[in-house]
Amino acid sequence: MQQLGLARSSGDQEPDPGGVAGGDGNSVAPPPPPPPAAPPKINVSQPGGAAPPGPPSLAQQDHQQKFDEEGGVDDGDRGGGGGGQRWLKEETSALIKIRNDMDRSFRDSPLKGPLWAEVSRKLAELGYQRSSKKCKEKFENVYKYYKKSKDGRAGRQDGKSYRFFADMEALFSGGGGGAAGGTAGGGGGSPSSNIDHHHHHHHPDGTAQHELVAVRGESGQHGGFDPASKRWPKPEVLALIKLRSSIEGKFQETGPKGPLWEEISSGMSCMGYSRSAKRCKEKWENINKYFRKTKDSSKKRPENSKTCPYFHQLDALYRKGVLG
DNA sequence: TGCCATGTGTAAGGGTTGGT
DNA sequence: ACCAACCCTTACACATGGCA
Repeated sequence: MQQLGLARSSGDQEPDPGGVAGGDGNSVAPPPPPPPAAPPKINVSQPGGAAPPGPPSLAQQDHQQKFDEEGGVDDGDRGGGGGGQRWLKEETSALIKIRNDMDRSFRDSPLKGPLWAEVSRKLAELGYQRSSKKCKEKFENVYKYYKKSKDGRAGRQDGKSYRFFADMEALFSGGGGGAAGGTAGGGGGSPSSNIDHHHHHHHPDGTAQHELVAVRGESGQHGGFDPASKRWPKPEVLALIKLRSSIEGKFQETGPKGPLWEEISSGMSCMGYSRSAKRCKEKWENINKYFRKTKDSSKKRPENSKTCPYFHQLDALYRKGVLG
C-alpha cells in the first residue's frame, strides 16, 4: 500500500489519499464531529507517546511530525493521550465489519481515500478514534495476516487460527460482502483486489462484454478484470501490444494517428476488451515508458522478473525492428 | 494540432522493523 | 507469534509543457 512514505513526502497533505477527491485528512472528508461517547481508547501499549520505531529518517521525521499534527487535530489516533496504538479486538472487528459493509463502494470507486475517511467516521461513531489512514493501514495488515494464514504461511501450523480469520473469511469468501450490496467476495479495497474474485463482477454498468472480459481477463497477479478497475489485465496488455505492433507500419507513415488508435480500439473490442482509442494510446505510451525505464535502469533484470511482465515482448519486438 | 516526454497524485502489493 | 508502523516498488490516470 502505501507509498505512504512517498505520498507523504510530496503530498504529505495527509496520509489520506482522499485528499484528491476533495478533502479528507487535513481537509479531506473532515472527520465528523467527535462521537458523543468518549472513545474507549483503552489500548495503551506504549506508554507516554509511542516512540517511533527505530531512528527516523528525515522523511520519517517529517512524516511523524505531520502525523502528530494530524492526530492531534482531527483524527487523533491515539486517543486521550498517548500512545494507545494497539487496536482492541472489538475495534478491529468493527473495522472489518464496516469495511465489509462498504465493500460495494470500495469496489466501485476508483478513489478509496474518501471511503477510508468514511470508515474512520463510522468507527468514530462506535467510539473508536482512528484516522482514515490508520483504518486503511490496519485493514491492510489484517488482510496480510489473513492471507498469510490462508496460504498456510503463518507461523502456526494451524494457519487459520489467526484471530480475525473468520471475520476476514466472511468478507472475502463470498458470504460477507452481502451487506454491502449483493456481490460478495471481491472486496475492493486495496487488499481485496488481490483476492480471487473473478466471478463477482457485476458492475452496475456491467455489459456482456464486461462479463466476457471478466472471464478471459485474468491477469496473473491481480485476479480478474474488474470493470470498476482501470487496471489492464496482462492478457489485455498483450493484446494491445500485439495489435499495436501489427500496424506499426501505418504508424511510421505520416498523417494523423487518431484513426490508427481507433483501429486498435476496434481490434481490442473484437477481442473482447473494451478500451477507447485514447486509453489504448495512453496505455501504449505508459508501457513503453516503463519498458524504456526498465531497460535503462536494470541491466540486471532477472529473467523471471514479475514486474513489467511485457518487458520481454516489447524487447523482442524492438529487437526485431517491429517497433522502433 | 498532435505527439511525446515528463511530472504528479494515488492505489496497491510485498517486505521489514521493532515493540508486545 | 502477533502486531503496528513504515518502506520500497510498481502501476495507473491525468496534467502539462516542449517540439515539429
